[in-house]
Amino acid sequence: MDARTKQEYQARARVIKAMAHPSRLFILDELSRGERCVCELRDMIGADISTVSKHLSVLKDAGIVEDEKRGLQVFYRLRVPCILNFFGCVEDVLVANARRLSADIGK
Amino acid sequence: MDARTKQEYQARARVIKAMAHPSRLFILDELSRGERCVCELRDMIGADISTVSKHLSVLKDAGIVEDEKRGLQVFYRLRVPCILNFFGCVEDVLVANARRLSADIGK
DNA sequence: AAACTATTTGGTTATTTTGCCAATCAGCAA
DNA sequence: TTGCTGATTGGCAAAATAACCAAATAGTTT
Repeated sequence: MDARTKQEYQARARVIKAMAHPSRLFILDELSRGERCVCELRDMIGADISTVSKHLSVLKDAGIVEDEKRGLQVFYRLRVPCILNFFGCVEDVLVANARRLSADIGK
Repeated sequence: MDARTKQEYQARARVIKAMAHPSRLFILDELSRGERCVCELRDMIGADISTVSKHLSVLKDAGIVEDEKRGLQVFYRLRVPCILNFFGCVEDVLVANARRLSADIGK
C-alpha cells in the first residue's frame, strides 16, 4: 500500500471514526429528523453539555454536520444526508449477529 | 435516553467502530473483491502479521467478516455485503469537504 | 517425531478517546 | 453595565486502541 493509498484510507477512516460512538450515532439519527440545538440533544442524551458539544464538534470537523447560531442557541443539521444509509446496513449486521448467536446456542 | 435505547446505540456503534480504522477499511474494500488469506492482506498492508490478525479479529467479532481455515491458511470474507454502501457515502462526505475547503480558500 | 509455515494470543508501551469540571465566550435582557 | 442563558474550550484522569515483539498453536511436510 503506497503512501497515497494510505492517505485515502486514513481520510475515509476519519469520517467513519467520527460516527463510531453511541452518542454520536444517536445525534445523527436525531438530526435525520431535522435540525436540533445543543440543549435539545443534551436533554435527550443526558450527558454534560460540554460532552455533547465535543461530540458535535467531532461530527462537524469530519464534515458530517454543520451548525448555525441563531440567538443564544446553536442548531446542528446533517450536511450529507446519505449518512442514513449506514443505519440500515448496520442493522443487517446486528440481525445476522443475533441469528448466529441463537444458532450457536442451538448447538 | 433510556437504558434500552442506549444499548441499541452501543451495539450499532460497536459495528461502526470496527470499521473505523484505515487498515480495516482497506481490508473490507479488498474482501469486497473476494476472499483473501491473512498473509495476502499482510503483504498489501505491510504491517506485522499479528497486527493484521488482530484487525481481522476486530472485524470478525463485530460480525462483519467470517473466516475459514483451509490447510495452513485462514481465509476471510465479507459476511454482510451491504457494508460496501458505506464507501460511496463516505466519499460523498470527502468530496463535500474538499469543496468546502476550496470555497474557504476562495474567501 | 522434527522442522516448517500460517496464524493467533499475550504482554508492553505509546497514543487516542472520553467525560467531567471549571473557566470562558457570545448573545440577549434588565 | 450587570446578569443570565446556551455553548465552547482547556485541562485532567480514566479507559480504550494500536502496533510491535515474543511465544504459543495448528496444520503440513519430511
